[in-house]
Amino acid sequence: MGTTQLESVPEPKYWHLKTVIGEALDTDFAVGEILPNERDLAARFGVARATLRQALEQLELEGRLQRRRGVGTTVAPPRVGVDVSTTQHQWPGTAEDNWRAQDCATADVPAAVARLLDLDPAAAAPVHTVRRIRLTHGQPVAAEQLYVPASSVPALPAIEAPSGPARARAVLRELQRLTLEGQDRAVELGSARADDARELDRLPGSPVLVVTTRYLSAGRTAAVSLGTYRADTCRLTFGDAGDLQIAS
Amino acid sequence: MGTTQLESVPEPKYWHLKTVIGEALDTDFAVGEILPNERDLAARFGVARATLRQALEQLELEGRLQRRRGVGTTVAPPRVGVDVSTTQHQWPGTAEDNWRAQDCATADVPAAVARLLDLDPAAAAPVHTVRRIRLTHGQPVAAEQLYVPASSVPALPAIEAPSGPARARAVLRELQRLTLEGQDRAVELGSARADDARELDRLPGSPVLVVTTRYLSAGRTAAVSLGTYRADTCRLTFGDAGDLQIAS
DNA sequence: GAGTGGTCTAGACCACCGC
DNA sequence: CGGTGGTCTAGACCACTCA
Repeated sequence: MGTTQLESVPEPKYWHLKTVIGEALDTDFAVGEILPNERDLAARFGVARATLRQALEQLELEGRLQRRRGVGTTVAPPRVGVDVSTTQHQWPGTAEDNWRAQDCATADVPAAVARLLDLDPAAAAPVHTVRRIRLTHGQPVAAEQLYVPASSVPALPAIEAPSGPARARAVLRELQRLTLEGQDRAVELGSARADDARELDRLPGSPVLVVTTRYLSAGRTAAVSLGTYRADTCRLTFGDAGDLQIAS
Repeated sequence: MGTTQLESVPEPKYWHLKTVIGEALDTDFAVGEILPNERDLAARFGVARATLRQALEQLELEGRLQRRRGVGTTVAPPRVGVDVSTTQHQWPGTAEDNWRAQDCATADVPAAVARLLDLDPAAAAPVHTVRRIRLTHGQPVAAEQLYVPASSVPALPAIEAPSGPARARAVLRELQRLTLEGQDRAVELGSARADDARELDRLPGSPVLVVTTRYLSAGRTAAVSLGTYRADTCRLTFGDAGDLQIAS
């Protein structure tokens, strides 16, 4: 090719493909436009479909493509900034914050979460598990599981509907009566569990950004939340970083 | 099988494999232990190697496995928490903060970064680019490219070594003389560029968490940093979240 | 039913590591 | 040098969407 570099370390085909297609996306395609199908693309580049797919997978990982089974591959819009600041010292569910309460149950608590909540592993203390979906521009971008020990919301009326959105909102309401002293937050890469994937309109195993939050009140952990954000479409922002953008 | 659920939606083999192997990791293996090689494992589970690899890839993505060409697949230690709080209002390079200044050049600035810096795209204003590596327990966990417009550090002696670690430290030193008014930060998923991959001891294209930071001083953007964190080994923490842990 | 992306196979060769 | 994971091929079938 026209490279000035000695090909002493030949880069993998899929890597080169990714670069070529990535550049084509910038110049020849508009957001939302449909690419040729994988078989055609593979033939056009003279590679096996598996190799072509490896390149597309990376581009999808970087948020540049969107692939949907039965439909096709489209050029993705820029990632949306989703604010997850810890500075605004607020309980979840306060005011209108783009979350939609889905449900509330008393499901089992993962051991790792139980440890964060300082629960006695043997006691099997009751914990409310609130399920919420975060929407941006009408699209679901995150699913959250919020764990609230019953001891954190002692005044919660037991009579209320035992489950459903109303119950979830009741738990959030009770939580907001406590004094929030701080939040600790962590972000890491994960893959979507089956239930999260369904609500985020993705396939199981899709890459997600897992946001773990610990809510502190009265010197103890009053609640723990496990947020699952679509890694392909989301950019998590802290502070007024709504216009910070990508680079990969 | 013994499932109570109708197998109306059969899960993919690799997904099932991932679950089985993941459970085996918890019970039968210790951190650092070497797994059987891929050909043996595939044969043992009665699947093609490509399918087995798909399962291993996911487990690696979740930080549970570590694979090295020529060596083998080992059980990964838990992810290390890396603090990236924005609250401690500090310039980069202040005191001992686990970063090692590598180099400083006057390389070209990506268009996206130039926009963040409010640079005139036509003017080609000079920008110092500082390269740093972040170490944790002696292991590199992040590579950073810091863009500092020359106008932000006017007093930087032009006479000093034009490149190298000393130059990098000089730029950081000058930066610290400014009043830091705030930082905006964003986190998103990316794939490692070739140079980042080399310094992080990963293959190009490995998943990384890209942390974009904008440093504000005197009402303008004084510097922009692009941090690339290993997604397999890192958990980014905000606040005292060092002991928050995984779930995926 | 036609066309898409998702899964899976059974091979092959290559790049890298450590002995 | 042998053994490891990484790349690549050329097929096949399946699950899904939409006209």
